Amino acid sequence: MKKVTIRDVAREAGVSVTLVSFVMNAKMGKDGRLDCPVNPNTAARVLEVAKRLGYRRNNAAASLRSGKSRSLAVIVSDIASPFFAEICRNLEAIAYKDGYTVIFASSEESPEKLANLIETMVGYNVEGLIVAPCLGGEKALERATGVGIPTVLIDRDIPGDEFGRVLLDNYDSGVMATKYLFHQGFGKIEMISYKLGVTSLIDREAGYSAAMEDAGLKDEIRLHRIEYDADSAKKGVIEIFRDALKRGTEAFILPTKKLAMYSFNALNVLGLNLPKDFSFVCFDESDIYDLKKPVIPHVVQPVSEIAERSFALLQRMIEGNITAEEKTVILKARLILGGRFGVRPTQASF
Amino acid sequence: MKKVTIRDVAREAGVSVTLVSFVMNAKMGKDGRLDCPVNPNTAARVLEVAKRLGYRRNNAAASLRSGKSRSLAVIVSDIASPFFAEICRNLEAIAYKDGYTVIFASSEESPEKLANLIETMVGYNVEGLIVAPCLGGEKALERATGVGIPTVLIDRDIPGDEFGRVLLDNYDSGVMATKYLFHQGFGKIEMISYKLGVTSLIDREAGYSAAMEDAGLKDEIRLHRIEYDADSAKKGVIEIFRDALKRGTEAFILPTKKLAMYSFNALNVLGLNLPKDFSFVCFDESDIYDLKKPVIPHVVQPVSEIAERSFALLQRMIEGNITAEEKTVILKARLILGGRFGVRPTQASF
DNA sequence: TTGAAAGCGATACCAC
DNA sequence: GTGGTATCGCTTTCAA
Repeated sequence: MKKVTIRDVAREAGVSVTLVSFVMNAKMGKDGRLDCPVNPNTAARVLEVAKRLGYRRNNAAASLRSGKSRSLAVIVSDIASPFFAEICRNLEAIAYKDGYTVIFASSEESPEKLANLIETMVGYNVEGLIVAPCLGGEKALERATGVGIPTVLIDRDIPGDEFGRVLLDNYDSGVMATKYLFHQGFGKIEMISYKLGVTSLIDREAGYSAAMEDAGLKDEIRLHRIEYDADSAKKGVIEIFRDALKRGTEAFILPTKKLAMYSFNALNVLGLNLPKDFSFVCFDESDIYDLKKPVIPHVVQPVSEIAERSFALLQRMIEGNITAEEKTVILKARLILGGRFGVRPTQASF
Repeated sequence: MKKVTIRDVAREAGVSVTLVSFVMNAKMGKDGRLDCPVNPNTAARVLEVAKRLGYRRNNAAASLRSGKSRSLAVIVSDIASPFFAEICRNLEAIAYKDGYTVIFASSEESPEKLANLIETMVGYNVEGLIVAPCLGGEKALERATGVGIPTVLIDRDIPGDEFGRVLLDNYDSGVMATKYLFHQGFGKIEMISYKLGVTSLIDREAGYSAAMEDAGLKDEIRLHRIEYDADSAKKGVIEIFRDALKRGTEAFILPTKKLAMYSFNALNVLGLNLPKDFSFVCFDESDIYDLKKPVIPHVVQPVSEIAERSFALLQRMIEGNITAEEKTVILKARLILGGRFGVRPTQASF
């Protein structure tokens, strides 16, 4: 319950608060000694006293005075999604190593909440923002860049020169999924997607279409766009599968986890089996993909890379030395395959 | 980039900083009016000016002066686990409504990291801590209570009078799983657990055993304890299932998600099917449970209740008016069943 | 190398 | 209802 301040340490060590401040903020030089304009002996004494008294810096005071906070905010659209949770975990670990504290928050897909959260974060003097924007979050984000807080977008894009970006090459992921199925000897490949015009989905669709066309299978392109709401979607997929049996479809690409779940449901309803009736390439991660060996091929986002790159990018933006081109990072997705006969699932490129 | 302070607002509105401070901190009364000792007209003017100027409170300054931060820290042992992620989401939402900012962090099951994180949080002046402790985290937590920060434990227990607790009634969840299987007409029920002595598992085991004994099935109790590492565990479950077929086992209780995953794997390896060869009651949540209709019965922790209760408890601890008994909350788990014929999965009590 | 002193922006206390 | 002002703990000149 006691509060040990910098003055207590200074008094006890018989030096000024300035010295204590210097010592407490000194970083280790390469030679393992503190690099600050303080006599090493004095420094050692200060350190000893600080430790003995149990001194801890009051971040609020430091932040108030310096205007810096050594903290970042990460705002995702849904922290309960495994994808975002994993990103948060990685970001936290990376930032922590660099002495940053990370504040996480979730906008729950609400633009109002995003705006509020950003207000809060601004009030916290965060030095930077990493945001997976929800739909309609443009205005809220302008607020952040408006007050000069460097901001990196992940997962979803929003126009604006100020933003840094770490995004997935969704087009390529669509191509990759399709090409993999070619390699398996399939040509009658279809994709099930949503009607809503999210850019990530549109790009995946384009990748599929382009790959089909390149392979001379333009006439086999079948892109189903179903309703987003769960009940319609469920029924829609069942309907598609029923028809697909008649026309001899060999494989489906399911460009989101939810679409994959609806598809598994449809298989059950229709009494179909996976390698026998259709082949799937799914997206994201699910226990179900790993249920059988070999695992169901699925395209995943390179989570740790997203975390690393977005933190590195943000740091450079905070420092201020970065060109416009460097502010956009496009990462390739990975296709997870394998796992039969004791071989662990692995990645592949197509 | 401009910085609008409370003084700017005061000057522009022609009032003192004190008034502005009052207005900015006023809460809405039930009558929809601000409850503060300020003339409503003045207050309205201040509000208008603040908005026009784009004023935002500097939390660092407020926190420094008041010693309060209106922020909480939530430290889980693994933020990438869906269970914790969901808890974080809920906590964030609840705390947000009460004007608290929540800082999340993940100790990654490392006591050292937990200690560091707690230091950081203390430096942040957080008013309270909600922690899912990792193994060996006792000392780190003492640090928090040592400096007088109210702390609520969730998920795992650690001895100590100072802590608040919101825990699951694991014994009851074991009983519930077993009784449900009785209702299905099964008597030859077994449980697969780990050798490691985690209290939550031990309690679930005890619940199972007690329920069996109460039902006069003491001789049918079969509690398998396998190794924790993935390879041994996988093999262990396969072995158990193979033998179980011979002795006519009807059902298994799988008291963690991982154990359930190993079990599904074993079914695949042995070519077994779920309603035909065995019945399962699983724990936690997985896409696989929802794959078939009716869903595979599974016991879940009441996530939103854990979040609500732990926040409420923490608040009372912060205010300081709470008795020792009220500091421990034990919640009942829920059994999720159903979903056949268009009926959505639901809860049940046994 | 060291120290004195001026704030950072908000709140809390006291006076009016 | 309203206003003046002394802090909170730290960083940061600037001088010594």
